[in-house]
Amino acid sequence: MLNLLENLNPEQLAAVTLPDQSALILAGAGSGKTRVLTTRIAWLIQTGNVSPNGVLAVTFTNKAAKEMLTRISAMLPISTRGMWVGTFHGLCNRLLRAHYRDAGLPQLFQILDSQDQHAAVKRVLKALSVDEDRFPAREAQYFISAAKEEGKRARDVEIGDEITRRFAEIYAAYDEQCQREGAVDFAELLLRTFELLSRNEILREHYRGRFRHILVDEFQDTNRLQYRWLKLLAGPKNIMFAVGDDDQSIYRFRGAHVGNMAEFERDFRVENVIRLEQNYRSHGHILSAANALISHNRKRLGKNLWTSAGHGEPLRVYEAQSDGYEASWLTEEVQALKRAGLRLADIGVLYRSNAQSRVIEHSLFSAGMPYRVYGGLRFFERMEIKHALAYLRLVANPEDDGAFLRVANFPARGIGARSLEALQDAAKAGDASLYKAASGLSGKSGAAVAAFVRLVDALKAETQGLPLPETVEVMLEKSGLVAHYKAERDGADRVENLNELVNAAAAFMNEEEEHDLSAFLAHASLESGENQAAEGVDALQLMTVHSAKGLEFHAVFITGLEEGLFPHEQSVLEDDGLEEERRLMYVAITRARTRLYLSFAQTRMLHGQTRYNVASRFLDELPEEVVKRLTPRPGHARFDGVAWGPEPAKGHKAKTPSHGFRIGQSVLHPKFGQGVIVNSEGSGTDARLQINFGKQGMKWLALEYAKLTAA
DNA sequence: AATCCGTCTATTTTT
DNA sequence: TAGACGGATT
Repeated sequence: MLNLLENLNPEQLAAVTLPDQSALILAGAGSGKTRVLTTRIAWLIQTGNVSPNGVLAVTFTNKAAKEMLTRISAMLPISTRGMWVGTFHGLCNRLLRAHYRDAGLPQLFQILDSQDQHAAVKRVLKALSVDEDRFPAREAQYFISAAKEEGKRARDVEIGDEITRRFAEIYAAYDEQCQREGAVDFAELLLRTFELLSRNEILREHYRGRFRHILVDEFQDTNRLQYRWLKLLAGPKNIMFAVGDDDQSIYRFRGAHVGNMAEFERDFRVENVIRLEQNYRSHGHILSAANALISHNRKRLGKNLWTSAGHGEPLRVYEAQSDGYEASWLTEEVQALKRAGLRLADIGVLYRSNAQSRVIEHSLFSAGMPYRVYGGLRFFERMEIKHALAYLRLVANPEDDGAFLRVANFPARGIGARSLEALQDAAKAGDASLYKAASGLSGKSGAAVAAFVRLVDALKAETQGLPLPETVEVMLEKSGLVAHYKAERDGADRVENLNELVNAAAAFMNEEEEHDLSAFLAHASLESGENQAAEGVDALQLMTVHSAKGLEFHAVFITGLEEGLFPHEQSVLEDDGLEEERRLMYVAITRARTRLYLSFAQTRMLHGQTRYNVASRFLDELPEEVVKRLTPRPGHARFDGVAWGPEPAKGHKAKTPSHGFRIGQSVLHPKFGQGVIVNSEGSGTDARLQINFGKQGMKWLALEYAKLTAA
């Protein structure tokens, strides 16, 4: 037992061995949070405090859940089988499968991912003849999810105005449709479980009796419903162990409610707030920068990271003429790091928004530098995979209307929009599923529909009793999907993905206990398949700051540090938006172990227009003594690096000068400080310049009177 | 049924 | 700039 606790620092040890009462662990970046969480579980079990059956551990991502299980298994000699470790959604799925009847669901309810939900909402809008210009599916979808995440059903929505009333109607109709089709969206998994447990005392008491210890990871990311869910499950007696970092709360836009941390302290009478502040990841200067930056935020629980490692290198700040120059500087720097022996996979290139990756990719590509961009479509979200899954859904349940509509005419088999509309009308009139309605259809368009019904029946019959991977194979052939993509010009990748689906099914059988088709379909909805086919090549890692959370790199580039981009201009309008941007910057900085580059560009192409930006205020918030400028700065003659980097890969050039000053140039104004010339008008003594002073705003100044100096 | 073309829009994202 | 989407065209 002792060796479990070996090498823990005093705070970690205190957290791991806390007595039986609820606790909040404020775990700073790189402070060994996952280690504390997993060791705590192992310790609880090893000391006989609780059996594996009595442990429930909740995470946000499948990756984190998997990681946790692996680490616990490594620490304990016994099986972790009885333990429930999973995402909120995964655990809800498990509960609802076990108690589908009590939850009012069919046994084979299916899970809608965001795409499926979008399609389902569109069908509702059509059925209600809603004007989709006034009530776009996207907004309706957002409205529904937001309401559910507040724990509200359609009837609970407060009707403020006509628009809300309409959205509430759409919400009600959507829920009805889902219920009819046995479909459950992500938020519904949570809400349905919450309602199940609040109504059903026997079940509630059963699970409260079972899960003596409930542990939650990334607690700062919980939304209101998730918190109420936890509170309901924990009851008054169980012991909650919540781990989180308010400074890393960056998901407010999708409902995360940091206030849950303070509420948790009150609701669970937390006597022990333990702060993990010793950082095992980054060198001193990097942490100083992070601490200094985040201290500008007012709403904090308070925390200061420290390390026993040395100061390390200063942060390197690079100012580029344009986004193109920034990218080529970055490329050269990466080449140098690689020559110095660093693995590319240990270098992270971060940016605020996805659009920024393009220029960087272009430069890396020209240099033949391997890179991997995170984000974008994941395996189970690809169109061809969605089609294949729709066929599988029909095999599992032919009355799945969403799946029916998706593939009835894909590959094309002569069922046009007219036939489908007629079919939908017939289904509506008979209060039946499309499949049922199709079985009773006649006429010439009925022939094609009947053929499709026969195909579904045949698939079902032929795959009966087959193992999962074979079922997938048969479906791929019989449905005509593979043949269709083989015939397509650029279909090779898609065919490959379809074949990969067979592997995914085989892998699923190896990893999971349940092997039936509907379990696989649930898996496909809940696990987007990010880790599917991760290539073995050593490649530079490109991603948004958001997706970098939880990761670490030897060297990190934070690019595009410009006012308007990072902090993003939209965020300044939201209340608390700037603080969230700062937390985002804090997350970015704390990803770096030993080397951190910060870069910005005077000129950037955005939405097809050239923008002239001022350096991000976040750069000003870093202590000067930990920063080294790679480019000259006003008032500093000396500089310790290359002034202007290599030419960009393609002709990205700043505009030519008009008079003494050129557009894109940095200038200094006695009152407004530093700014960037954005536009000019007139000439000679009449000339006026438009200058972006960042925080001071945008100004038009007459060249004759304004005392401008080149910066 | 597939393709073309104009229009629109443009943080951040896991489940 | 570039992608997504809807409507019209072939």
